[in-house]
Amino acid sequence: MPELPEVEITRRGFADRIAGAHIQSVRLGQPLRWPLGIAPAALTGRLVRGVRRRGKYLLMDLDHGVLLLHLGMSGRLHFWRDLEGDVPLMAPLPPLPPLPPLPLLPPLGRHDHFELRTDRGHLRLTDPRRFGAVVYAERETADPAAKLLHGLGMEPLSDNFDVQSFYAALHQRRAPIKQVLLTGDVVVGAGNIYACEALFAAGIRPTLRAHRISRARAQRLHTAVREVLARAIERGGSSLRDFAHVDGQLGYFQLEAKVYGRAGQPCLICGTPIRQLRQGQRSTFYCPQCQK
DNA sequence: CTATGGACCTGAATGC
DNA sequence: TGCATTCAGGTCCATA
Repeated sequence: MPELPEVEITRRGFADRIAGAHIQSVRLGQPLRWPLGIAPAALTGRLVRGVRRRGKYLLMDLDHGVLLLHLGMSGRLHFWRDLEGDVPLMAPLPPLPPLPPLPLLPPLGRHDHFELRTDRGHLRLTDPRRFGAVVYAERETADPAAKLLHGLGMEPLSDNFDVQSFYAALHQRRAPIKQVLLTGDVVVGAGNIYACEALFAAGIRPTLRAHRISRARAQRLHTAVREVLARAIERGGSSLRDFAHVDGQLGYFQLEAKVYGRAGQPCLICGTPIRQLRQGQRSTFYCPQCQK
């Protein structure tokens, strides 16, 4: 589930709440994709300064060191606000809703693989498939972290994502544009869904080789990537508002995909049936009429 | 260096 | 109903 918008929404849901917290203990479930890289007990007493995002990684800055979190395919984070329990809060910031009665913090479940207990609440990673990861590094430029972060492309919503360098980078790649977007070494953040959606918005065929894309169409794609991701964040933010007092386990925002998952259904623009194909083991959806 | 395919896991949906 | 197969929002790594 987590592409850039979901990761960013997750970050916003707990970053301000956990900032300033002191780690009391760490509990682990089954192994995630990589080992933590530090003895869990060695984290106790450290201060959480804040939480940033880079691509689909969350970077939790500590007073000493940094924790990288990745949600993989099926990961989710929940933040349990009170020491003894309470509903998980993933809603955007204050004002806090009135406190319901306090149930006990539930024990780690079958799919809970990481828990950070702090004096400001408890952060839990639930990840059935365990493609996610939590990795400690002394600094983000030092090894376990640097290795994971160094190849990442531009941040789509930052100013350094400019059309010029985007076009220049695409011009170097012969792979199909969809794959180039997915790889994330040019621009990060668009996963399988948003890559399809952005290409639809830009009117570009996913199979088109990246280096054949003209400057003008690169411009359109640049805009499309930004808009698709930014809109998803906005929408997620608004639907997560009631997410907190419903239930932390319940769905993300409902996605308004124009092509993803719509094989055989009419294109919302021209009515032509949406097609599905396979690119590098992933499903791609596109409109053969609107995307050339 | 780029491009491709396999690997890692579990659970839900589909097919016979 | 039961069991096998396919698919799922990611990305690292080995191989050409």
